[in-house]
Amino acid sequence: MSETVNAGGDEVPKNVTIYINNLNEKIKIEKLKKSLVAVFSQFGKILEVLAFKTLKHKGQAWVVFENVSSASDAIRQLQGFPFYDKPMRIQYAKTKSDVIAKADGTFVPRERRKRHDDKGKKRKDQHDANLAGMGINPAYAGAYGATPALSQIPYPGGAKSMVPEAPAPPNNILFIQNLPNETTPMMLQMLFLQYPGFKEVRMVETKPGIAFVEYGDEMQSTVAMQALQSFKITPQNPMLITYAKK
DNA sequence: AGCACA
Repeated sequence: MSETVNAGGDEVPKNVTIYINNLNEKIKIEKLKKSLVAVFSQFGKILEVLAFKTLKHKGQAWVVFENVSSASDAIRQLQGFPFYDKPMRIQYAKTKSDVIAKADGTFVPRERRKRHDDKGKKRKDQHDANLAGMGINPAYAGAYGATPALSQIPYPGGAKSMVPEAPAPPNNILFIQNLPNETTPMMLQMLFLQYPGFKEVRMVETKPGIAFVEYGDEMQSTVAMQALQSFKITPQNPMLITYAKK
C-alpha cells in the first residue's frame, strides 16, 4: 500500500518527512529535537528536525529522512511510542520539506513579495542544500558544530532505556563518569580547580565512579569539560564528562 | 487540536 489513513480518516501520501504530534509540550525545543534525533536515527539518515514553540505549533515536530522507507519504518515502529510520557502520533507530512525541495531544485520561496531573491540568500540556500546532501543538518552545523562534547558522547544508559535520551544541553554542572573507585573529592578538586569559575565537587558514597562538578556558568564548565575530557586518573579510567541533566 | 521551513 502506498498511503496511510490517519485518525481523521484522511489519506496521506507517503513523504520522506514525518509529522509528529501529541508531543510533550513541556520539553524545550532544542532538547526535544535532539531526543527525536536519538529515537529516529535508527530508521535511517535524518536530514533535519523542525519544531517550534509558537502556540499553533507546540507539541509537533517534523523529521525529514533521506528515504521514504525510513519514514515508513518510523511510522510503523514508533507509532504510539511513549516519549516523555506521551504516546507519539506519527503521520507522513502533508507537504514536501524545504530541505528536500532545495535539494531537488523545486524550492520556491513562499513570500512572493520579493521580486528578486538576493544573491546572498541564494548562495546560502545552495550551501544548506549541499550540507543536507552530505547528511549534515545546516541548522545543527551552525548551532552545535562548535560544541564537540555534544556529538562525541554516547547516551549513558544506552539500550536499556525505553526513551532514549539525547545528550544533555549545556549546563554549569558537569557529570563525570567512569572514575576509578578510589577517586576522592579532593583528587577531583585538584583537577577541576585549575579552570576558572570552579565552585565545588560533589560525590555520593553509595554511587562510586561518578561525580558532579559545578562551575559558575556553562561557558566555564564547557572549558573545563573540553580540557579534562578523557583525563585518566588510572590508565583504565578515561573520565567521561557530560553536562548534568537539568 | 494544532502540517512548517525561527
